[in-house]
Amino acid sequence: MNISDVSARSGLPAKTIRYYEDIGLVRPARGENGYRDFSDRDAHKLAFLARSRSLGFSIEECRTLLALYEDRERASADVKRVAEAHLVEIDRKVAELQAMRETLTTLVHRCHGDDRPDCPILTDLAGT
Amino acid sequence: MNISDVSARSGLPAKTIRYYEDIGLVRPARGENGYRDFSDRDAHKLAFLARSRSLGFSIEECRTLLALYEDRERASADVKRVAEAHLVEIDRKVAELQAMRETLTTLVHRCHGDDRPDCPILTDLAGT
DNA sequence: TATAAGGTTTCCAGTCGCTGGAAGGTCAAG
DNA sequence: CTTGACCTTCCAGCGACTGGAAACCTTATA
Repeated sequence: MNISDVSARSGLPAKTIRYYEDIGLVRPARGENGYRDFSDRDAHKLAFLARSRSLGFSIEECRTLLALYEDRERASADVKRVAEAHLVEIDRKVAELQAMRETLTTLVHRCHGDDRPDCPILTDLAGT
Repeated sequence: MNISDVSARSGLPAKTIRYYEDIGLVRPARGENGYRDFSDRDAHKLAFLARSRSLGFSIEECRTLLALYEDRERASADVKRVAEAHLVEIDRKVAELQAMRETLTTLVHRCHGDDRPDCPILTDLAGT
């Protein structure tokens, strides 16, 4: 398979796939013409990566997950640990965003939003 | 004021303040020794920036907000527009994270997390 | 007055995860 | 034989810092 084929299958841009090769996540074979020649297994890996990334795992976490995926002797506990750590991180981010959201919502409600210069949002940002 | 003073006042690292000068958000005066010499107004601006950044506004949004803050003829509607756009973005991010969270939570619950290789998380990532 | 400690300066490089673009090689169709 | 679509590599840039090196300046103490 050429790169555009695996790109279509995985949903990842060709550029991203080349980047993933650069950082050692996939190692496709090469044809005589120098083109990358992806196996079904490579395509599978890329789909795995696309899905993992879409769940917010970092590249390094994806590398770990991929290694676990390829290791038939893995303990499911190892996978679970990675996922749970990621969940904690997601919760942290959500909480952070919710806090911003709350503050901003209040400020926006207080602002007239007309052509007068008076603005509680700016007043808040200026900090008294 | 030296940079460590405004750093302490604003809560921003000195490095960040230098960076903000680089990109033109503040323009502190310089003493004879070449040291930056921050006025109260500079310190105020930096506090404004710190607060804006902590609410998740991008640097460019901060630049806009700062310009509005300094413009006595501003219309509060302009400020409100920026804040509302940012709120929309926050909501988008929260929704994205919540979706990840939901999927991951389900997967984590389904995983035994013992020393056996069998793992629904990996099965999901592999996509059937 | 010498010196040491600590603050400040600039500049360059790295982070993360791509993404865009240039310059060139290859392939399939007409 | 040409066109156009694909592929290759390499280099640069995004956002918002952060770390570190080398050199200069200031302040406190011996």
